[in-house]
Order: sequence, then structure tokens, then C-alpha cells
Amino acid sequence: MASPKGDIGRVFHALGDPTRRAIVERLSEGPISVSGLAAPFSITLTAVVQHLQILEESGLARTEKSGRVRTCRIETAGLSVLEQWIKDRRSLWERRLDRLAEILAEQEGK
Amino acid sequence: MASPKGDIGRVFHALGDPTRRAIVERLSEGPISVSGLAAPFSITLTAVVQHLQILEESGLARTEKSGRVRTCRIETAGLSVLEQWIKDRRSLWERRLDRLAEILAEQEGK
DNA sequence: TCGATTGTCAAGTGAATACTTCAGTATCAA
DNA sequence: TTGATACTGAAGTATTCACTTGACAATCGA
Repeated sequence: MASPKGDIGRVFHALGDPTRRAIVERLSEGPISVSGLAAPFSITLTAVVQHLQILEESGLARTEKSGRVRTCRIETAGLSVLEQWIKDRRSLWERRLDRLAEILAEQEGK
Repeated sequence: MASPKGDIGRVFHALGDPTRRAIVERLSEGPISVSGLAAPFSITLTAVVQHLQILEESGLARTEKSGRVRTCRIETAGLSVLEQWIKDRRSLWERRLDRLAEILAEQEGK
């Protein structure tokens, strides 16, 4: 059951890991190579590449190889999916809370 | 290293699971008992309770026991933390994109 | 009171996850 | 061309995770 690239589940899973969030954080400051990205972390290059793959699959990062250097940048798609999901949920249950308030007001009136 | 209740990592982890998202979805429609919540799922009551614990710890749900029934509701705190995180990231890298646009415009002018 | 309902607790299992190591390959610079 | 750089790929490992089972406690309704 291969999830599509914009799958909200993938985005949540990707951002559930602290190292991956730190990578996103770093990518927010601008494009960087894989080894440049790995430098501040106390994990191997391989591990960073693995995280990067997950971030790409969830639409949170984009990478491009030129020569022997792979350049990484943020991708807004993943965040947009996330934003939309939250927006939907929030409106959903704020509507419900409003309805609840109405009912309470109604009972108060009786 | 006990993470505080508003820890963004917990929120992401909690929402990374499809069953937990479905639970949140259901809770959006109104309060419900644990067994009521478990009914549509093909997993045990115990598993649902475990999910519920994770949702509570991440500030996405709230439960209260009265008699033998534990009533579950959504909690907005977790979502708020999530919203804030996204807002911060987005402004961070939109500012960066603006700066990039400026530089490009500048070079264009030369 | 007694049986059914509703939830709790402890322990175990299989799969997924975040890592590692090691052995490559491709590219660049001198 | 040669050595260093920048990554890639496969395979293994320890831990975490979602879930189960089974035994139990508390509460409610008849």
C-alpha cells in the first residue's frame, strides 16, 4: 500500500524524529550539501542520507545531484499538506464546540 | 528525559499513526466512551486505550472517568503547538525566499 | 446479590525504525 | 594519473512500537 507523496501520515512520521526536524530547521536557512548537513550531527553520513530520503518522500525536502555533490533544500509541499490538515481539523471541532455552546445557551434559557 | 506535555515531537509522533488520527477524527465529532471509540476498529480495547494514552500525553485528547465509563474528548492544546511550529518554520523560510528574490532582482539590475 | 459491562494491568511478540559498518563508485583538483 | 572528497548500497543490530493475550477490578442494572 504505497502512500502517495502528499500523504499526511508520511509527513507526521517524518517530523516525528528530532534529527529530521533539526535537518528541516537547517534547510530553512538555505541549501546545503549532504556532508555539510551531516557535519553538526554526531551520526554518520549514511544515517543523514537515510533521513533525507524520508524527508524527500514526504515532500519536506528536495535534493539534486550535480557532480559529486548532492544539494538539499526545503520543499514547501509537505508543510502545505500539514497546514491544510490542521486547518480542516480545527474548523471541524471548533464548529462542534460552537454547537455545544449553543445547546448550553439554549438549556440555560429554559 | 521526560518530554513536557507540549512537546512538538510527541504531537508529531502521536499523529504519525493512522489509527490515532482516526481516533482524533472521531473525537472531533464529540465525546465518546472508550468502548464506543473502539467499536469501529478491528483492534482490542487495550490497544485503543494505549493509543488514547499517547494522545493524552501529547495534548491531543483528554479523558475523564466517571463510574465505570471513561469519556474521551479532543483537546486543542496539541493542535495549537503544531500550528505554532508550522507558522514559525514557514515564516522562517519565506523570509529566506524573499531575501533570495531580492538578491536576484539586484543582480538583474546590474 | 449476581451477572454483564467497562475498563485496567502486566507481560509478551513480531515488525518497523534509527542507527551502524564496511565496501564500493563517481568526481574533482593537483 | 592519483589521491582525496562526496556520496551510495547492502547488510546487520538494538531499540521502539503497535498490538495481543489473559487475568483482574470496579460498577451498574435487574
